[in-house]
Amino acid sequence: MSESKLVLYNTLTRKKEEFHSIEPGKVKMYSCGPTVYNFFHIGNARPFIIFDTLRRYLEYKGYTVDFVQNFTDVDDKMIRKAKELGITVKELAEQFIAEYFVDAKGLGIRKATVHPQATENIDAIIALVQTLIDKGYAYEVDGDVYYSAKRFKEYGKLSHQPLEDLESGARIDVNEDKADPMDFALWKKQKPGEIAWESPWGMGRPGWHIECSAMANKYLGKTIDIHSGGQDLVFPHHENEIAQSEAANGCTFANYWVHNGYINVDNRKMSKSLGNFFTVRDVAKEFDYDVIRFFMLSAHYRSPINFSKDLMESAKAGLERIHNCLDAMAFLKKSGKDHAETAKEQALLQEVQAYREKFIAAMDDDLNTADAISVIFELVSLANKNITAQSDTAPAVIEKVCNTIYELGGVLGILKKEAEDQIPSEVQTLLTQRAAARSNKDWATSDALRDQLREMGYLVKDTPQGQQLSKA
RNA sequence: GGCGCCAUAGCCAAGUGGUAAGGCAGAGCUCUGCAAAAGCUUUAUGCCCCAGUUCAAAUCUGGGUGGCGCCUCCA
Repeated sequence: MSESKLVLYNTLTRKKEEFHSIEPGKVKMYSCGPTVYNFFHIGNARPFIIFDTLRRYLEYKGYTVDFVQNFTDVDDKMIRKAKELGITVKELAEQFIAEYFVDAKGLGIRKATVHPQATENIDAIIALVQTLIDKGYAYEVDGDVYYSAKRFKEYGKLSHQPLEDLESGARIDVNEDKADPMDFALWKKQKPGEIAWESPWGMGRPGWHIECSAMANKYLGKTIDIHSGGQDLVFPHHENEIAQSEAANGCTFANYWVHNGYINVDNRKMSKSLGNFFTVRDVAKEFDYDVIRFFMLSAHYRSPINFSKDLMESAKAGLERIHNCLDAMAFLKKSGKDHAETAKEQALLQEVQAYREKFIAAMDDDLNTADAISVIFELVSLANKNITAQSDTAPAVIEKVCNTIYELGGVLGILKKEAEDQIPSEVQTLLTQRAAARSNKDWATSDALRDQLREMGYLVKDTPQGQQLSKA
């Protein structure tokens, strides 16, 4: 386990705090997942990418991470959308859970340890609601069950809003059944034609907030290390989760609350209600998934970031710089001659090590991925100057430098070391022909062959060491 | 009305008391048959404005200005 200490900004205390897990070497982390009624958009993607990165970094530091991310597969939006499409809520959920995994995989978001679904945990949800009723925190009104916000003395501690202030700013709720406007639904009575489950309060379905409390408890325990999500979940969702879980269990729900900032379009929050959103699926048609992830990590996770085509182009160019360097090194590694490490190479490797430490320091500081990425660029620069521009670096040294870049990129989930594909024989033949044409200074043939290879999806770069082939 | 966040080059973006990282774009040069890549040089005496604290401020304090968010489904 790494000695350096990770510091995280905790929404609960509004301070950066040194991270200490409950159990040494083990982290229990819950991250709010998507409501699966549609493809997810770039704004939704941010927490998925950020917290996947946090998880990767914790693992990099030697922790075992139990990472739970739920799917909200029943709520008003699910019901409405299913009705529109003329399919069941379950069918809708199945479809978009599958679509979630397509985009998530593309974005390098690893599967959670568990991806629980609300509808598969109805028993746990009902039990939790019952506990809250038994303890006097919740009440039933004609088949609906509400949580009495005022009963929970610390209500508002996450959003740092006293209950009175929340109330005075709140829109008046049309629901007459609530004893207090700040109360929120734990269980909703079935409306005609809606999907429902049996419960002590009759047929109905869970409210939104209760599922996360129930599933976090079921899969991770009463107190977890990290709970994460978008800033817009701070209130009311996470505030309500705290009220539910802490009232029921009588102990702290989560030690660290970590929230990411928004993605903006023209400086306004990207959201479904504003209609200014881009789905990841659509953006991925124009830019690689990798570029989307790289773009997201190029700013600090708590800062708002603007999304635009120009910024994506810029991110794409930056990522290409890293790939060009890695491609060049892979090529030189093959053509280089082995020799004992020279003093210069040793100095180079020491510098590489210093950059690795700088990367770790950046990540330790509240996951400063922007700084971490700049470290990767500094490594690229170092490699370009000392390796690409020279031709005599020992392959073993090149490999070490390459591996460090892949290692750090891997923490960010942006650079995947792909197994080297065998060059197809027809491509090899063309390369051989081109080499011959070049030695005869037959530029016309050489250029034609380069065009031909390009059409086959291969880029050829002419270097002092010969033709460097890469995939377009 | 309550509670917050932000303002650094043409663009993006780190830096939170010690004299402005990194990337993209641009310009010039080098290498080169061309192309691509790469390298070198260049691009903020200054970090929204004003005042203050300090030997020292982008960084701290006070006051402005401008932008954004939450308080309502939302990542």
